[in-house]
Amino acid sequence: MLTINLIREQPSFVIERLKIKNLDATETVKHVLELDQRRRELQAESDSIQAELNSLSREIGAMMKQGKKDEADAARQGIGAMKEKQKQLADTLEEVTARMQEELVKLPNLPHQLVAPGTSADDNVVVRSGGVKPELYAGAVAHWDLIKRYDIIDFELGIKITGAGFPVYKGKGARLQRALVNFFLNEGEKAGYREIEPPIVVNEDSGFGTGQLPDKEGQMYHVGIDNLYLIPTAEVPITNIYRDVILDADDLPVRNMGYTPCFRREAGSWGAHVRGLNRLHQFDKVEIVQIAHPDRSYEALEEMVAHVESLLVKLELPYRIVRLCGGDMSFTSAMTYDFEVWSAAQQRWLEVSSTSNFEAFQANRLKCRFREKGARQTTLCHTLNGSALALPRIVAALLENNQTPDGIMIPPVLVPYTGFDVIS
RNA sequence: GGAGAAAUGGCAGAGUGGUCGAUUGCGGCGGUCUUGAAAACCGUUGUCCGGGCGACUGGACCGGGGGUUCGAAUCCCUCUUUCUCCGCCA
Repeated sequence: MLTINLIREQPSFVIERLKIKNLDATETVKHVLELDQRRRELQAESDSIQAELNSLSREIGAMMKQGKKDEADAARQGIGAMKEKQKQLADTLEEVTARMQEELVKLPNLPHQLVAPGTSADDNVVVRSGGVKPELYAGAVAHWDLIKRYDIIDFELGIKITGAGFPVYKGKGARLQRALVNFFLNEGEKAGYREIEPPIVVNEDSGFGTGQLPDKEGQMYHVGIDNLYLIPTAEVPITNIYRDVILDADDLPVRNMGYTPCFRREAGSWGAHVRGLNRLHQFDKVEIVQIAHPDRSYEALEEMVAHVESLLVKLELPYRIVRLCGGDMSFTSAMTYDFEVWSAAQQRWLEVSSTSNFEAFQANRLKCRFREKGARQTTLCHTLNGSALALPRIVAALLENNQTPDGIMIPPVLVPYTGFDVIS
């Protein structure tokens, strides 16, 4: 959520920036400003009547103490009408504030100056790439065939137990999952992240805090009986740790990470291109989250990007890093880098991480603030997060890229974690 | 799941209808003293929304929501959470 102050002070800047995200915000901004104006007028009026009521009450109190009951009764005359009027103003104020909030929530975050305009993934900018695309042998196949051949991941079994998109990992497949999670967490710890094991169901307030609710309700599994949501990413619980929190400037940046399963309904987005591990309803992911000082949040973003990149280098996967264009960025992001790995059998780039700076957009919803040493005022923090990393597509690429006629070779860095160096 | 008790500022803990945004202690911050530190002493110390260039000033907030009243931290209703006892249980 953008702050009302920004919109009030620089409405044309807001409109200009949002054009990068292909949005004409003119009407919404205008509407917000009108409601803001109205809101402030109403509050001024409501407050002044309330002030009068308060002072009358104090006077009546004083009279009662002195035993001047008649005077007190006289003072009570006319209070009813004032209360009525005040109530009406307060109700209208509440309504106008709610409407302003509704409008405000419709506006996406402003993209950073470096973000290119564009309408689709074709306009994204490749900022860096690394690794070598492997030459596969003649009989090489896609991962959905490999997992059957070696009996390591079982989609049919998942369908029987739960439904499509909930695979069962078996034997070395399960062990590979555990190895990757441990590898990612250990690397994260070395990079200064504190490990968190959060709840994987969250309440409505948390869903709102990180921006999943109210709009993206349909993308989360909902436990109706308790009104809780299964998390789509660890970002939700880990960032919400800082909801309604005022940090000291010295505490920044805060670096947290967590491994969780992630649940996504992905309603209506299935097709041939999402075969196998490419898209799932449940998957594992290690997420890194930073809460940063606004002056240093882009340093934090670069630091996170470097960390994610180092993971891909160590896994010896060919990758590229793209900076998303305005049209391809999420609603809440000010700048996003996507990491893609080359899937040799599918001959496609697969997105394995999305690392973003949300600036104050999420913090404004969360009310996550900090105080400069000695300062009286609080300032909104900047929040950032990134996958480091999401497992399924990493697994897909590892299986496909490292396949040989004799089995699938495990990258050396993972062998201490898996305890085996080949799946055969 | 059953029965009972409770929820107050960073923490502890007063306050049961009238200047209570809230006594006090601890902690924090500033100062005096000291070569420095501690101790002692003095002062200060919540958040949000308005108005004003500013000094300053109005309003709201005592778990959440609603109600009674001229006036609510205090009374009533409701929800949530915590604690104690019983039951069940990885």
